[in-house]
Amino acid sequence: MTPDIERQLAVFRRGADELLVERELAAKLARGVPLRIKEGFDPTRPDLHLGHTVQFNKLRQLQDLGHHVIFLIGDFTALIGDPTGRNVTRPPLSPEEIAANAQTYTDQVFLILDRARTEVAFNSKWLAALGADGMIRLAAQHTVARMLERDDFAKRYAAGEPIAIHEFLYPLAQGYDSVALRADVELGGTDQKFNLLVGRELQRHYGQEPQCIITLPLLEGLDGVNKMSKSLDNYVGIAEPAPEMFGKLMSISDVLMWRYYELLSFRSAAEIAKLREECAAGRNPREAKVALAQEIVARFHSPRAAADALARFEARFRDGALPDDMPELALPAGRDGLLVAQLAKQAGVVESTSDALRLIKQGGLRIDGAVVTDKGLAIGAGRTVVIQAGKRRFARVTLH
RNA sequence: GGAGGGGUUCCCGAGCGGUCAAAGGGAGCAGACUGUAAAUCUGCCGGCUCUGCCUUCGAAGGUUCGAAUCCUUCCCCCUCCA
Repeated sequence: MTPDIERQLAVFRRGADELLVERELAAKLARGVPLRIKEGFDPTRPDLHLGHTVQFNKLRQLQDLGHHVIFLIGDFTALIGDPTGRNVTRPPLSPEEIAANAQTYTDQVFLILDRARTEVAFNSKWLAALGADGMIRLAAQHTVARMLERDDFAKRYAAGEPIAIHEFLYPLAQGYDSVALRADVELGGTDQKFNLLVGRELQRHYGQEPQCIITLPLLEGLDGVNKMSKSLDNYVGIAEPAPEMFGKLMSISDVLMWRYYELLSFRSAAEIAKLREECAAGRNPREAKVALAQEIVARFHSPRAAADALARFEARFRDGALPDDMPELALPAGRDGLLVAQLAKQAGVVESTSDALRLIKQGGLRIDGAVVTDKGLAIGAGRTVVIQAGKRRFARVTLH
């Protein structure tokens, strides 16, 4: 094996959970032709989050080695809905939603990938063309028993949870993408391993050399338990405003912070290890968290925006200052003024009057910085007040 | 086609005629504390014109003074047999 291939393999391996099959990959690399590297994303959600970027970062590294990256939009597979990691069947999306989501995907992914060196493909091109007969022929390539080997299918089946037939089509469709694209390598999250392996098998059936597969660890969401996903609302979107992004990253637990360092930071492993030791030796982990949040915000916005977000964060949460921008609105006060609970609800800082009343009982509602203790308090016409629910929800309201 | 089991509040899950807006856990929210929107502790956690009223336990009817709990029909899910 030449030193160059060794060097490339090291890049492929770095941070990966699994690389299968390394010998095959070495052989592919030895041909000296850029490899066709594919990863598919279903446009089921309009925004990408940091979890996706673990994958993008890897694609970018491989792109930088000179390989050909195919960013596949699963506009057809989105109609099926990947059952991976789900305990319920996913509702299908309308074609309009899919088209809109696909657009945001391509807009956002190029914050990391090199646009000039990335091929964007849509799998409806060949999957829709397959037709019902083609789909049946494809389905004939795999057995139910093999399908049920897949971990989440097996679990759902064992637990007596429903599995719809069309969910079996998902791995087949994804695998067929590899055939259509003649992929040499496919990337995915660890939860994708089964699907990626189906791709290998199908390629064999269609007389192609099987792709190599790389699985990357899944990034935990802000809760530190579930994988990051929009539907669980534990995500950091890469298009989020800098202060929001910064704040969310500051809210992760100290333990989770190290996981994020590992999967999201561009710092070297040695650097991260050093930081970790320092914290173990007594350095305030908050500093490490700030550094991480700064690095990530700077990547998707700018260093300036990152510094700004930090300044705002400290002003708000350390010094208790009001946010620079908050919703402003005008509300009718009525003859006897507007009761605070009503005010809070109409200003949108709480979800219901019941919620506002609870908050008052707990000392979490403030008018102009003063804790509201009397739920009978009413604000009269002509006044402008800042209403605050908890630490994070504010509105400036003018009564008329 | 037959037999059985099940659908409960955001999620999981108890309840099986009144004491049920419904145990417990998770998530979420608030307060305290702090090193931060970490950790920990405490409280809250359907809605409203809030010491009371209204709506909710797959859907629609019914029995009853009273139903998440009983009956009927329907929809959906699972298991076993064919």
